[in-house]
Amino acid sequence: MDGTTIHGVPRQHLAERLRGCGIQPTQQRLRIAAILLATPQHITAEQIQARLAALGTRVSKATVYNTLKVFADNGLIGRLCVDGTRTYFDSNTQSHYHFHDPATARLIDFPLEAIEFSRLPPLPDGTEIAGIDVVIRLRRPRENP
Amino acid sequence: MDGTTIHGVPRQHLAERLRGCGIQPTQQRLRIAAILLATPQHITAEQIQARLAALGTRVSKATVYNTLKVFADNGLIGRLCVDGTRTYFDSNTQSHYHFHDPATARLIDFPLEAIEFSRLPPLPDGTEIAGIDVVIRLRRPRENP
DNA sequence: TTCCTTGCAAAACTTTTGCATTAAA
DNA sequence: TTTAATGCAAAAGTTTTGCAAGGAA
Repeated sequence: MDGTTIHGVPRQHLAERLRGCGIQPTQQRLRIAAILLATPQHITAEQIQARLAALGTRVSKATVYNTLKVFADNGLIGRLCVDGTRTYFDSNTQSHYHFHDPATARLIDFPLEAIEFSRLPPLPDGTEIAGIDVVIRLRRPRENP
Repeated sequence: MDGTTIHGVPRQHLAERLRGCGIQPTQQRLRIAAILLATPQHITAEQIQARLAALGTRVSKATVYNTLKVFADNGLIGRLCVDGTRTYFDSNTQSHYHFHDPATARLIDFPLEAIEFSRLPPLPDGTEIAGIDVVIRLRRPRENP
């Protein structure tokens, strides 16, 4: 950490992104953001803390959780829930959909344009669409038994 | 409870449905199934236990959780996860999709036919579609400010 | 009898909170 | 200097588990 980059990402760039979402940049937040935003990924709070530790940084559990909550509430990252036990945070900020492979417990992004709806249901009165989540659940067929 | 109906539902009918899913019918399981299958609904383990209690039946927390797990794992009911804190069980066994209204924290079913896909993404190698989950997230626009 | 289910309490796990300390504006 | 974020431990909440006892086949 040389003061100008964090985990290889320019500090200024990260700080601007946080400020752009109304999030005050701090050391811990920048470090967590650097991990998240390095690449599109789905990651849990615990995994974030483990990566911080692997990089030689200790951030308290409470701060990791609270920071991810702040990030998600302010739209810097997305929140996903697949198996009900853990929350996954999604650093891909562009709208997209997911494959879910239960065999590997992995989520795979695919782009918005890969799906086209030719019909949508009438909405309940007084509501509009905030977004559509699509998860295509995959299965691995046994090879011709 | 007169031995032929449970919460107004014929015991034979319930027992057959459980057996049809490979689930051994027991008193507690039949009582839980009677609540679930009385009407299409989204319900948590805790709510199930509360309804059992309201009907004068005590079933242990562990049994409620384990029974719902058995039901879901064997396809008698569905499992839903919306907010990451609790698991909802879906007694509507027919394929369908959901509206989610964050304002009321409520899930609303809508039928399969209400959505039509005119394009779907290519699948990862060696996989096929097990199912597609769609959640239309709703929003309540402020009335012309 | 033999196997499976139930109940209880306790454990395991994820997430949140209270509060004193520290960093940021 | 004033406000906001951090860390720790402990609390809160949901779900699972170990084990003795009870019910089903």
